[in-house]
Amino acid sequence: MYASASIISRDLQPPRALLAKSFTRPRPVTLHTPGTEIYAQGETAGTLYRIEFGAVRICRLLADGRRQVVAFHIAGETFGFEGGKVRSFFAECIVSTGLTTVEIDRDGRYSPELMELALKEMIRAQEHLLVVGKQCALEKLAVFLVDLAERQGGLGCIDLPMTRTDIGDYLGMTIETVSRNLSKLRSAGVLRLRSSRSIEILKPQRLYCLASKL
Amino acid sequence: MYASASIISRDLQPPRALLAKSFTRPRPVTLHTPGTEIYAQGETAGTLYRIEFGAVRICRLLADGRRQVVAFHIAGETFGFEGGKVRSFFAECIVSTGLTTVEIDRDGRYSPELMELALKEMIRAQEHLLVVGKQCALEKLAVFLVDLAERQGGLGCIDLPMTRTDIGDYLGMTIETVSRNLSKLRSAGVLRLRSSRSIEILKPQRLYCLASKL
DNA sequence: CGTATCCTTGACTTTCGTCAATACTTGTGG
DNA sequence: CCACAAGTATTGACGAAAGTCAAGGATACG
Repeated sequence: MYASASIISRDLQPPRALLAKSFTRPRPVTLHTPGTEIYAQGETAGTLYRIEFGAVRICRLLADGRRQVVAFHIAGETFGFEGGKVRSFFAECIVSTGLTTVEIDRDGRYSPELMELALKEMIRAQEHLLVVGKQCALEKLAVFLVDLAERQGGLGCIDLPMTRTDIGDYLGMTIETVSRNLSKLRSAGVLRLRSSRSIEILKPQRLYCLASKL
Repeated sequence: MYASASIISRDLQPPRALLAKSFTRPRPVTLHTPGTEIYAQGETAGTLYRIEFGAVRICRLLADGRRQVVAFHIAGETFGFEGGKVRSFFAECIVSTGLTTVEIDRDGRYSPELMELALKEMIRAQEHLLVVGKQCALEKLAVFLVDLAERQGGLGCIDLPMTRTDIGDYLGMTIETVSRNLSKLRSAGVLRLRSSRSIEILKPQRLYCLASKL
């Protein structure tokens, strides 16, 4: 099990370069251990966060006890936009994560750059809708992997900071279905699982074809 | 069948009060016949629209030919927000619809009110995600009906401007599943179908319970 | 080295999609 | 006014896909 959320892990080792970079910024990097809550549902909204390193999930608990993950965010991305005065969703760290807060104008107007980010977030939510709306689990998974690969720099190797449960709650399927379809892609020679959290893409074309993003 | 989209129907009869109200506004109401395109995918974004009467669907065509409806908008609502310079989605009228355009600041900054509307739209997209992510078709349908009822003023009678196909593409299911589950609700005595486009809610509690919004 | 968590795989069941037939609605033209 | 046609909606039978339940393996941590 991970270290308890209430204890700041002593052996936390964020990349040196990122820490050094953060010292030149006006705002300090706050460290969060895996599983830590960044903000809660119902809390007062307003603060925006930028991820220096690590990964975050944005979720919501449904009445029936199920959990919907509405977004994953990785290093370099900004999150925390909300439509009302209070948070509709809660944010948690998936792995050891470093965060900085982002300045918002006090006069109630977002800067054009922040406005752009907020609207990009809306588009991302709507794109996500297209994926979850798809009927085939294999396609959903392919889109998820391609998206993650592109956000990580289009490498042939994808790092999955999240668990199968997270992926399932994100794509609207069970962890068994996630696992089964990863195995299907593996036995088709499309990808190789270096470990359960590290995927090497062997046939990008096949994966892109399955994802068929539009 | 409805009148062809290229012909402005002469017998269009928008509510008198709304037309009268529109005369006091600086911007004129434009009339659109059912099925008319308001803007297209790939078009330059920027213009926002307010619905004076009627209903609109926001959609996107997927690579496999399927269509995802990402939102319905009814009278009083504003739509047209986009994250980039071009439209990612297209908008069409569902029924005879009257639209006015909404002013945006020229200096590149949205007013606080518009910012609020844009973020509300983002939340709406994420709420929609929660619904589409649900596994059970009956629950999805219940949430859809409750949402529509609330937006129409919480009446015991819901007006459905859209077809079963629209509903299916919105909830990520086939028209047969939509129809079957409406029948299921009918035979359970939860609702009554006055016509295929007009639903009377007989047991709101049961419907709310199924929807179990959170 | 033992325990807890995470992941994978198999057997079975349920739900939903597909195909197809039929009924209802609405508009058009004789 | 009635008949026909096109679009829309409902219902049934069947099969495929995903969920559920359960067991066992892999991995990380103390």
